[in-house]
Amino acid sequence: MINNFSTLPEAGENCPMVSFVNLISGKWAIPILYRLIVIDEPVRFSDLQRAVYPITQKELTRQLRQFESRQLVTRQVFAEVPPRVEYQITELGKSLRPTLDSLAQWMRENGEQLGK
Amino acid sequence: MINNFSTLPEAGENCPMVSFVNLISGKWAIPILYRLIVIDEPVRFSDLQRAVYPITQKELTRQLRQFESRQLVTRQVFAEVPPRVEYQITELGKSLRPTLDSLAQWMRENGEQLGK
DNA sequence: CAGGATCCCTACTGATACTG
DNA sequence: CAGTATCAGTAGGGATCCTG
Repeated sequence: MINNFSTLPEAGENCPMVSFVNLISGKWAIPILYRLIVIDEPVRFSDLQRAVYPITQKELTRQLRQFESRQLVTRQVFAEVPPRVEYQITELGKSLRPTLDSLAQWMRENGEQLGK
Repeated sequence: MINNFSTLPEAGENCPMVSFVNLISGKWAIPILYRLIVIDEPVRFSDLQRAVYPITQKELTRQLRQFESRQLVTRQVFAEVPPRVEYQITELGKSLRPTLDSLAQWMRENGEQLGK
């Protein structure tokens, strides 16, 4: 059969990219992960929000919860006043670094050409 | 100043990742581009839709228009009956291949650990 | 076949206000 | 400070009908 791309081994639901967008979903997912990877140390919520500007508080909270459940980020709460919560990228999360570095580099080289 | 990550050179709006998610947006963007890159030849609309299953017709159309405007994909219409329209990844689009291959490989290696 | 158009509905995203 | 609550808008999805 010719041109039956849908029967390729990794097409459709078996595509790693479809899995990716289903497991690591949301507009801000990549920018947040990349920022945590670059910082590579514990960051407070508000510091992180400023670094991923202009993300909203709600969205950052939601994404961090998602990453926590996926073992990509750790969350540590300190019993202090004022409250302090620190987020840090995990080893699993760090393993995304080469890929995300590559994506960042691609954007630096081609962002201009993409217009707008 | 300590922990002022928001003043890093590529933080916030200057982050290449924020640019990326603004220029190449939508849940299906990466799966579609990856599929077109792997196929690496002209594909008809309906073949592409089957290969990126389960994307809807509406969403595939919308994304392809976006990619066309960003010079990532070409669209060629044939004056035939029945009509034929073929989409193909551009050189600019292909330059994303190493990055997307890396992402796909990461998913193959770590998808299991991400759960669900 | 490749879409455009419509309706309808849910999920995601954002802005703002409020709380322990 | 680090959230939660609320409201509202936008994006995405499913189904159906239509046209060149």
